[in-house]
Amino acid sequence: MATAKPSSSAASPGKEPRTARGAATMRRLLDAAAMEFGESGFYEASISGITRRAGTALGTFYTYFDSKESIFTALVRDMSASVAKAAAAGVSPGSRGVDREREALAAFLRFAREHKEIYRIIDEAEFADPVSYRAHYQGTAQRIAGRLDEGVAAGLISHGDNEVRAWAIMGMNVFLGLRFGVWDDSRPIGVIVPAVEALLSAGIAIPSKR
Amino acid sequence: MATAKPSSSAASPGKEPRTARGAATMRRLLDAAAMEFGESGFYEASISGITRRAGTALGTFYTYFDSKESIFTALVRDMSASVAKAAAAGVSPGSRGVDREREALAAFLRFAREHKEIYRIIDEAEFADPVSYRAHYQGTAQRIAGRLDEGVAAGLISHGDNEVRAWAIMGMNVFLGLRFGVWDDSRPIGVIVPAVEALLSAGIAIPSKR
Amino acid sequence: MATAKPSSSAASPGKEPRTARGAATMRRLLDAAAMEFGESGFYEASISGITRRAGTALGTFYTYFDSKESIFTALVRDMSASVAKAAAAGVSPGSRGVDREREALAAFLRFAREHKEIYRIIDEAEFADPVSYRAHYQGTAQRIAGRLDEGVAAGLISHGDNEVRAWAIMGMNVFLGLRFGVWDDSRPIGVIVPAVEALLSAGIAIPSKR
Amino acid sequence: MATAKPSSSAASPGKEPRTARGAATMRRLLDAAAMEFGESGFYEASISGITRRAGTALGTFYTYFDSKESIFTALVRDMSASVAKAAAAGVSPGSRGVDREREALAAFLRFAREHKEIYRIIDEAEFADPVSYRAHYQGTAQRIAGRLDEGVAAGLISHGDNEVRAWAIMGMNVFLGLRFGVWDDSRPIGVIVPAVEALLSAGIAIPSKR
DNA sequence: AATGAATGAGAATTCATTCAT
DNA sequence: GATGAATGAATTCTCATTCAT
Repeated sequence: MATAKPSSSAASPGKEPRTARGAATMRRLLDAAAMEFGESGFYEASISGITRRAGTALGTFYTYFDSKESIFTALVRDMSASVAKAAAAGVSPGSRGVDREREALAAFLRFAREHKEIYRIIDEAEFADPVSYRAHYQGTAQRIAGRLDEGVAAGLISHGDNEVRAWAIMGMNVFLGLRFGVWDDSRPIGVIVPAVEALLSAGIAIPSKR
Repeated sequence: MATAKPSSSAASPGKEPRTARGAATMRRLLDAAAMEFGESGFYEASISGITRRAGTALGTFYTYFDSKESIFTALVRDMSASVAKAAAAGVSPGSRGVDREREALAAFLRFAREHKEIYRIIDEAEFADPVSYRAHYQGTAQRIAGRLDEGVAAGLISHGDNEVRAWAIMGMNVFLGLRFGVWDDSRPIGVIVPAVEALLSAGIAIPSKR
Repeated sequence: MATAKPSSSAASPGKEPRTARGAATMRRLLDAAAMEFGESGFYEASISGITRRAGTALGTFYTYFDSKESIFTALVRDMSASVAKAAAAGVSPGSRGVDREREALAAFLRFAREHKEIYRIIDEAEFADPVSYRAHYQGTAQRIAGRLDEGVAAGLISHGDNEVRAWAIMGMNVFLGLRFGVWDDSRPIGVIVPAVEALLSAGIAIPSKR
Repeated sequence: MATAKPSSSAASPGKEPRTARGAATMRRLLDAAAMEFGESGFYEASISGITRRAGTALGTFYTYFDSKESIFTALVRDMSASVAKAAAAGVSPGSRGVDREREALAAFLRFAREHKEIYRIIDEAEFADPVSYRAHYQGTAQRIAGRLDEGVAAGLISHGDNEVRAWAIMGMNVFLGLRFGVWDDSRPIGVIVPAVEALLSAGIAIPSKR
């Protein structure tokens, strides 16, 4: 499981680092927080656990962050962006329609396997930072809906309620990521993705004969 | 939001009530715990909050339960069963294939709107009681996969990886329940369900002309 | 380790059993208390532990005893008497002087090995029931001093401060009982006792030559 | 009753003070604990009682110690060393044989009168920290046995089982310390010690005529 | 007499946050 | 900037004792 790489402009307002030394300390704190939250969860995590991992004194934490909540929020925002970026990067530029959704799912599964701790952190935000959690999933759903809209415009995707479809597709992706990414990553992605592609493409019903 | 109705054999081992009075007290504690966990979440919830709602002394909690964890587990198990029961009850006996999945989604959405606190409690189990959480979703996925198997046998559903499909369908249902049940229940279920039915039935791709 | 057999008239004042059934219940409570205090010590012991061992309901305890302290005091008194009785019984009637002390030590060592829990209970009374503890050791010291007085009168024991001697002898006995009775009972009593007899008889100094 | 002076390296592992201010606070806690345990006993003592005496906040206790048990253990270890040191200091360098035991007893009686709370704390360790209790008395017995061995080698003390003798002498000393030191310190030490010296020297039996 | 449910005061322990150095 | 000691509110859990049945 690779380490997360949060952006460096995540300090609480008025606490931005002013020196290179300060920026390095803040970065160590963010990396340490990603590990601590990923391993222990938000509530079990402790500031002292973060500073111990970061190798700083306890009080140093408050040089850059206001509270446990604020560093958590900073992380969630950052990771939400990472997930979006990974999904975008995993899709070929010219890809459209169901093909594009297939590639996005594959990219997401690879990302979930690579960054299980990110998965956990974002998911726990449902309780620890609901605002960021909603922002993450609403943003993701909007991006999916936007892709579907493009697919419709291109004549590749049928007309329908693309918001509902986007939430449905996102739910599929997330649960498949949990089951076949975080819990058990032994099944080849190449087995999972085609099953979903077929479902999205043509559904699962056998058309009644006429 | 209706109150949950936990089964009455949920005490910690060796702490089962031996009189009717005791059973009634334990029931009050379980109902109070459902409210407390639903409103505050597992970590913010407190034993004293539970007993305050239940109208008992603090110590009375420990007459029936060992810890906050143990009553939470008891609740999750119970609610997991409630969800399964509601889903089963919402499906007409002779229903098969995609029809059955449509009915199950509708039943689930109604249940999520009716019991938002259950939704929240089960979801938080991902962190507070992972064993029960896995048991819940694995059980649910197995039931869905079983229905798909029957649909395949009946010639209503195409061949395919029913385990992957089951997780995909479950993810769709859960996220739609979150978005259109718990977060915002103003959109008619009759608008959401057909969109998903169509997706399951025939997919969203426009078959390329030939 | 044999079970202690407390006398049956140990109820708290006004709570003496009035029926044979009641007397039996109280006896079960006393036996259970001896086990519980012996195993767990006064402070770790709990009333519910006692009633669990006795097979009675919690509330039944208070039918016969006022408090944890009162049953402990009852036990200590009773056991103090047991120790005295065992010491007396272990000494042959005609025995006098140092012989008698040797026999008393041997009897005490055998008793300590046989009733380790009594040893522990009496010792813990130093903190849990100081009045009974003092009464026990002052009574024991007086009996020893009385024996020494008789020995002096009989011309078997030299003149000296018999109170100080009694406390010295009692201390020897108690610590030997702890070390070679309770902690480790593998060394034959026949090895320990003669060493002490020789000490009491003639001391340990080699008389300086003349 | 003089205050105990515990050594300053007694913090729980990983909690050693890193500044002089921290060391001073820890010292205040240890002194306060000696008073609290001495007056109230281990079980009646409370962390809050200790911090109240020390003039610190409750949480400060946990900056240096893990639990009530751990500070108690630290104290017992420290006091055990104090007793040994006092005994050693009370014996003149060239003293040998029974003379040396006489001086050791006198030193111990003075120490017990001076530090009644130490007496109590070590004694209660029999129940609250049995490991330290055994270590204390086994160490003490070994030192006494070592002195006896030297006396034998010097031709001042007769051959015999010096381990048994050491436990006998230690028991004498401890009980005399309890009776004539802690419980009642009004009797001059100069009255007690000679009686014991005579006993050790020549025993108490009148040699039968022949 | 016996039962066991209910009580609530009390204790230990945690940890986010503040602050003096 | 960095440090780490100090704080104290909050929480969980225990258990002797009371009381209604």
